[in-house]
Amino acid sequence: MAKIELPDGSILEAADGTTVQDIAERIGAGLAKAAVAGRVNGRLVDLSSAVNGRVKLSIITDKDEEGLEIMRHSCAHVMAEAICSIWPDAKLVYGPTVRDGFYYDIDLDEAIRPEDFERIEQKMSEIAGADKPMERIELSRTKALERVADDSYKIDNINRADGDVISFYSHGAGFEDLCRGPHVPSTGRVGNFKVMSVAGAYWHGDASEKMLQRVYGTTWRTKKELDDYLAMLEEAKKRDHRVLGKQLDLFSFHEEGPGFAFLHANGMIIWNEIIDFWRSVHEKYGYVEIKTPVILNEELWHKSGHWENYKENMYFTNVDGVNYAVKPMNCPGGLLVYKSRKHSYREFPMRVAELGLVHRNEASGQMHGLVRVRQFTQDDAHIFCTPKQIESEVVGVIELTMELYKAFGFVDYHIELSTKPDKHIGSDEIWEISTDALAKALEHKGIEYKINAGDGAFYGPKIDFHIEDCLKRSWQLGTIQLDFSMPERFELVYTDKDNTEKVPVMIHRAILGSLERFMGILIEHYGGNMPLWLAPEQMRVLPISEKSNDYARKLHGRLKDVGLRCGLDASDEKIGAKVARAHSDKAGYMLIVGPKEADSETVGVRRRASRDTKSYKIDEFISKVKCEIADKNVDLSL
RNA sequence: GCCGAUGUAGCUCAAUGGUAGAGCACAGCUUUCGUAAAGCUGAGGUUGAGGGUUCGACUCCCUCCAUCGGCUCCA
Repeated sequence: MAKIELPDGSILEAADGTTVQDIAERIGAGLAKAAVAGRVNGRLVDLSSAVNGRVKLSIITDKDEEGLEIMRHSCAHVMAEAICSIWPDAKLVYGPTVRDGFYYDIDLDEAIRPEDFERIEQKMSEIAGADKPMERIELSRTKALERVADDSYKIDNINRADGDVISFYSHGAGFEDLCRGPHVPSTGRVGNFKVMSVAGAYWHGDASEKMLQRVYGTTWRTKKELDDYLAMLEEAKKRDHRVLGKQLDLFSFHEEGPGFAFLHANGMIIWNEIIDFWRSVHEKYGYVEIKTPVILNEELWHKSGHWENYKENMYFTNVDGVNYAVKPMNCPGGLLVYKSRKHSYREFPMRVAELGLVHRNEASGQMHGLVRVRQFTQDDAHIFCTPKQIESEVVGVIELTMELYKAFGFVDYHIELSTKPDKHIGSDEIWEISTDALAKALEHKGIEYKINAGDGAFYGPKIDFHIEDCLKRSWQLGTIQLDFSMPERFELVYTDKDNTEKVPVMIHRAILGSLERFMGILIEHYGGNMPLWLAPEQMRVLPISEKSNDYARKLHGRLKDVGLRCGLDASDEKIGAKVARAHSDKAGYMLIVGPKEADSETVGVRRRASRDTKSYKIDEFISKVKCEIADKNVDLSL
């Protein structure tokens, strides 16, 4: 007799071998209908699986996160069957769920094209419509290997799987795939799906392996959820910084310099505001600022280890028979500055910042608007300190990072600790000490983080701050890297208390990371509606008609005189058109003036993204927006 | 770099082998208007570049460049 404990604590008795489906039916017909799988003692299982002995059981429905994921995984199988029925030569490799959907990696010589998606979807609808049972077959490892003997991908998957029992799932006759499961009970339960895209993907994510075709799909519980998801993607596209950069005249890219951003006048306003603020915060945190050359003798890069570890990403040039490299990082230059005179422990910690322009020759196909470019400005700094000061310095950088991010309105980010990569300099012992130091600093601040094994810089481990763009792609902004090797290579020293020369520890850090990337993410974060302190056009004066142009010019001049970024639309358009244009240009405030305002020395103020207008005395409005700018308010007030 | 797609006016997009077009933006004129786009006229193009097929190519083929979606790599 099975004793089944349900989530509410009640116990249900049933004969051993009763299926999860049977139990769901005993609990209620509605639940049984909604059920997609069960959780037995914490493990997800099919509805058809049997329950024995004393167990804890909960029924998973498609309303549960896990239920949705199971549905998506099953949908991947249905898509796989559809693809195999259209292209019998297709070999299935691996088909997991991802955020908002799933994909299936397929080995097939003929390219699957977007035009084929409809055909695939039709076939999927047929399979779903047939509502074929998805049945689990369990075999021993040996038997399983025999069953897939002519499929090298499946053999590989079995060899990578744990345990002695290998499972397959079939959809009625004609389709079977190696899979851990669980799955929905039948192909009719895979939701409202759509084939989204196809792209190449290396087998095992290894660039030296064969490139497979990865077909992406999505599926949702209801048609409405699918439509909402597709609408959300459309909305996200409007927030794309590449789209907004064009629309708001912030920056451009040109074939003459792929990966090199051209910042326009509007973009430069945002850029300069970011930097002004950045400088003020760094001053508060005890930093000084330097600037080092963009091109330096190639020898320097041999010494730093960049030649050996980073050459593929570097630009080189030759002047008068001398080889030079364009800097991909600022550290070697910073080290030369350090070496330009003697240093004492009394100076430590020395926090030396540099807004350094670096070039990295990224392979084509990796560029992405402002967030992945070949030339960018790092808000870099190198902190020289004693080993004892490491933890407090790292803590200080973390605090500085949080303060800066917060001012820009970023609260959603995640942190990773990256450890020793294959390509590296320095001994294992040094790597261990420095990795521990970073971990300790994070733990000291009570910060959650994820370990990113093998992803450190070649000279040391690092803490990275990551943030997502409008399409939920994650990008690294800030980084804190500990480095014991570079100071040694460059024979950096300081005179310690005991009058001996010692090698300092160096911390590389960037907070915004790349100013270009940061700006891109910032634009998307605000959908182009920048907070007033960053907005290229903080306000625009809109005269009702030409009759009010004089007053409008007077007001415009006054606002510019007090240092506000104010535009003027004295065009021949009607006021409605001027308002519409100001909205699409994302001016912060619209200042509407007609005869009424001219007579009373006032201004009708309308906030971006709002339909209300309020009347203000001019001075009153000025002091209000001045406060808003000084406070770096994220939302426009009124 | 790899797989696939795309490239037409400043921008967004039409034109399926037979004279390259629209909306917005731009210029001129009309209009002088009270809160999300007034009207007329005009200008604007070696259709990403180069080669090929053809009587004829935006359209078909090849090479290259750039961009987009992924993979790999990375701030």
